[in-house]
Amino acid sequence: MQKEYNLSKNQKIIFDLIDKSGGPMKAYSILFNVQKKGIKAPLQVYRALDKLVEIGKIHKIESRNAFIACQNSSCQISKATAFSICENCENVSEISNSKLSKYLSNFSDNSGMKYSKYNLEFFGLCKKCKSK
Amino acid sequence: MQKEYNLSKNQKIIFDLIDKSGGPMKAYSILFNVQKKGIKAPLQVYRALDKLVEIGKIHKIESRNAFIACQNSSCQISKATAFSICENCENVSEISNSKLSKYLSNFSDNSGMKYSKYNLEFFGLCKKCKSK
DNA sequence: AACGTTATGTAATAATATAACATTTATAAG
DNA sequence: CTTATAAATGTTATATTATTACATAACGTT
Repeated sequence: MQKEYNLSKNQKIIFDLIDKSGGPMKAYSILFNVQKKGIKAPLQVYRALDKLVEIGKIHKIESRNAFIACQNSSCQISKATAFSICENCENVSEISNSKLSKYLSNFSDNSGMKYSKYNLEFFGLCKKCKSK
Repeated sequence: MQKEYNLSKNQKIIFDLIDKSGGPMKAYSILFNVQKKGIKAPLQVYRALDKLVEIGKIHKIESRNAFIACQNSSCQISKATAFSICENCENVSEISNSKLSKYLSNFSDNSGMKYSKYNLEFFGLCKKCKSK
């Protein structure tokens, strides 16, 4: 289980918002939504986001500049992330596939580089959008 | 083989710059470098970049907001990209590994989604940076 | 040459993210 | 419990990345 209780005030406000939204959220949309809670400046949002990413509570969807709550209850894989992204409705979900993560975590090529982290983003049309 | 001859003027200027640089370049750094060639505005750069990405001559490194020339001579894989990124020196290289690309191109999970595209970014320390 | 498509030029502005500095709160060590 | 240190906050300004809107020009086809 994750420890949520040691998030700071701003971190908790922002995590809860993202988590409840159920999807990816952008920084300035987050800012707008937490202004009533006293978080007024972009930097306050970005600092919380940085920390939440660092501890694996959320992930950044790089191709969308958006942040999504980690959907793996055990959340040990913040350094090994994979997402599926619908190019039509922009729905995003985290892929949790042990074969895939094992394959990628063990991947090495002839560059002499040892990879400590990866991020994979798949694109396509989700079920709903495909059937339209 | 790629057809280079049908790039437009701006596209060619910008592709040549990125290609010769040998690494990833950021949009405004590109802009600065092509101002002497008459490209004055961000939009001119972004339009050329968009087109070059679309036709697979360059790829965007999403985690870095940077663009790199495609390093696969046959360049049929602009919809299936993988990069290795050194977190210390920011060196980026395109991974061209047929097993990996086959594995990912054929990947499917139980979401009912058919993936038409992916982007994978590996992070770590390159040989040089590791030995410091 | 007329048409549609692609590319260009230009100005303004939107969206995303960080720097710099002052202060406060939490955590841990003595 | 108090001092030291690290982590978090608050605030202003600014840097960086990217797009909208509109006008014009060049290219490719028939």
